[in-house]
Amino acid sequence: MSVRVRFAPSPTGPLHIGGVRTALYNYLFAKKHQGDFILRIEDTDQNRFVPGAEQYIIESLKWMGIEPNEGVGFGEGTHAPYRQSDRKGMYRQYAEQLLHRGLAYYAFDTESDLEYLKNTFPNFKYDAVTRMHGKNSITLSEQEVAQRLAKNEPYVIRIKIPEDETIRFTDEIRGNVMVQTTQMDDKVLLKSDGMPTYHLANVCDDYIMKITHVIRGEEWLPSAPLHVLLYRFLGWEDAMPKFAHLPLLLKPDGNGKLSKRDGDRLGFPVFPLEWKDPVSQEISSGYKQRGYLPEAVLNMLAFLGWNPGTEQEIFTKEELIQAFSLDNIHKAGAKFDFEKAKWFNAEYIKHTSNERLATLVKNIVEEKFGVQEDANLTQAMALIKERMVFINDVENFGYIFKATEKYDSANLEKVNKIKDTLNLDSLEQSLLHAPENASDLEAYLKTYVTEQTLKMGDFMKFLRVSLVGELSGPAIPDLMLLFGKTESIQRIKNCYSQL
RNA sequence: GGCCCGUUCGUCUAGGGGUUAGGACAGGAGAUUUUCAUUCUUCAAACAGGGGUUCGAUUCCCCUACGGGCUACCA
Repeated sequence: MSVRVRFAPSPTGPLHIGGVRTALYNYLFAKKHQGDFILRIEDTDQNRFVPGAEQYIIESLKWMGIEPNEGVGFGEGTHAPYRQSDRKGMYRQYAEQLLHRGLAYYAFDTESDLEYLKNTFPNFKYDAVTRMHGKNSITLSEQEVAQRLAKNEPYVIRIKIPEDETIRFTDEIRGNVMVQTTQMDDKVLLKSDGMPTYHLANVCDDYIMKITHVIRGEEWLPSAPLHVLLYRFLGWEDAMPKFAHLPLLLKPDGNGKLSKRDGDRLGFPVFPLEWKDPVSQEISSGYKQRGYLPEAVLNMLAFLGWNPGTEQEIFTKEELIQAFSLDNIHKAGAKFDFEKAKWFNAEYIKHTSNERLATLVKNIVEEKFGVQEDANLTQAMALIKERMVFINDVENFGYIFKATEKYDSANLEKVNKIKDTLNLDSLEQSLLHAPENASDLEAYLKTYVTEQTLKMGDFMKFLRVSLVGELSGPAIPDLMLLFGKTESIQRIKNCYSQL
């Protein structure tokens, strides 16, 4: 049987990196086994619907390069529709099936009824004991139930949890898990608005869509026994998918699961793309806009909770697919580490071709420093990419794209000494005949220093300040070759004139 | 509170009955680089605690502590 997995977010806001990692693991697992990866949108709660969230999820997956081959936004496959609100009609029959077989029941309890029960029973949960105190089709006469139904009284359908059984299942990451049904409660399956709850919809859809492995966050572990029971009640036990509950992504500081708030509080993005809240208009930063490379984020995320068991850390997506296995997923939650994320990005930038970097950087550079020639931009990348952590760091190298006009006086002071010994005309003549490759040019400059009996340190510092306006930066010969002779000489003259 | 899951350097982790407990990030020191960055070398840094089982436990079992999750007509 071929592997089919799904990523099933609800469109209640932007997808955060915890969700992205869940999607990634599903993707890697599917690709590893030549299976299908499905995107299903779980929008059964209309109250929490956020406009734009679904589109955001789709775009984020695209940017990350973890594209589903079936599902909302990715070409509907054989099991369309993939949005639960569009599947609303099909859930009721399953709830009713359970109803007829005595495995579920109608409950008419109002909000205040429930409130009363909560106050009456300590640690209240709707279960074998307390349901006898509720207004439901177990306590009410058949006639009354029929009447209430006829009057269109609001009701929910609840699962009838067996009184005292042990539910066991095997989690692919945690091993055997068992829970007593006495600890479970009669969860609502179908809400009074006719929508299924997560539990019902999820189980039905996974079954119908022939999902073989449910790979999801650990927050679902407590309700997994309910899902197991649902498969059994629905008669689908043989087709029940395997479960793998992933460790959570935790806040970098303190405790708790990583939340949408943490990013802005701690100064790192928790979202793949920038998100503007449609109500508050509040903007949350995204990895893309902050200058991350998607493959770096992918690599970084893959290692939060999983490890190949070797010492290799930089993995292409293909390598990740080859190496990925549920067996190597850690059980404990992982604190998100911003420093490591930066390191991954810097590594990826260093190993990205100058051509590609140039295209990524082009808009930023041109917006800030004016139009650039592509060839020039590409060449510039070679000089600065090992000094960049983020794509946006290109902003720090404005001197490459635009000559300094007014030099910083403090820096000028540090190279002032050259004024007495340097012959500007001879330097210009010499540079006009300089060789066109870095190592020859370097030797050429050294020879010039010797011939002119200049001090190497003073001369080099002066050249550096002339070229970039600062005392640190890329190698001088590289800069001169990048700028070309005319531009280099012009910068030197300009600087000299301000000494 | 109840239930479930977890616990190896500060962080991400490897390992697994007998190891100098390995790697990476971050941190320290040094080398290279005319500078900065890169790169390289190097240092420091961990098996939560207590009981068992065992010739031997960081590894297996139990308890405690701590952390996390769930406990909605939210997912």
